[in-house]
Amino acid sequence: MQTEILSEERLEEWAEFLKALAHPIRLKIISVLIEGKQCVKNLSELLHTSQPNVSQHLSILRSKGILGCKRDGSIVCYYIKDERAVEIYKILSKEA
Amino acid sequence: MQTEILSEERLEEWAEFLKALAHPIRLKIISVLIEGKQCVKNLSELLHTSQPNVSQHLSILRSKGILGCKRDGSIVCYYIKDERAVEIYKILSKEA
DNA sequence: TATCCATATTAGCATGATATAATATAGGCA
DNA sequence: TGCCTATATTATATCATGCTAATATGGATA
Repeated sequence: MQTEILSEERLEEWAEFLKALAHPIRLKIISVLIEGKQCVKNLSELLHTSQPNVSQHLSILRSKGILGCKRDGSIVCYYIKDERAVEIYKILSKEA
Repeated sequence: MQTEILSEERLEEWAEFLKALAHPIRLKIISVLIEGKQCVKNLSELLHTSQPNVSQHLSILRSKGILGCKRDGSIVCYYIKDERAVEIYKILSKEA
């Protein structure tokens, strides 16, 4: 018998990870970033959402390690850091 | 150019699906049911959680089509209906 | 320094999710 | 029918989440 391979902390962590992805805007951010890195302003336009709102969602994804970002002058580019996000996105988009 | 393959409804649906999975207890339910179907009482014991609480979580998963159930006398057995849940669970458990 | 553009942060409010406790339904059996 | 076990539902209190509006930070350039 496996002595708790499935620890409570592990489950919590996975739930947090999924919760971070479980929002329409954040899923769309993933779908955009799969195509390549983007700055906040572009994301804001592509998502038809206000800049502060996008920043908040980006912050949530970044805090979970799903996204990374790199400052270039006054522009900040976001990219996907955790490939599990891509895998999950592909599972979702697979079926029709 | 793809004319909105990524519709808003689609994103909403995916988010709802992930949200249903994004809870430690519900993830553990998935992990148990991957091994085979189980009745509510067993799940309640395996998860160290009250019966009403388990029923509520099962209800959430069932309402999203992730689980199915079959009544046999007074016992109700739950099983995984949407294989995407298994795929996602495996992605999560893959690393370390 | 003053100003502009890009991004981040905060407060406030409205809404949604969660656990517990209590109660209801429903099947099996004496 | 009456009782027991298994499961579901409801109400409530609490806590988390999401959006908007306002404000702050920070780099670039004149």
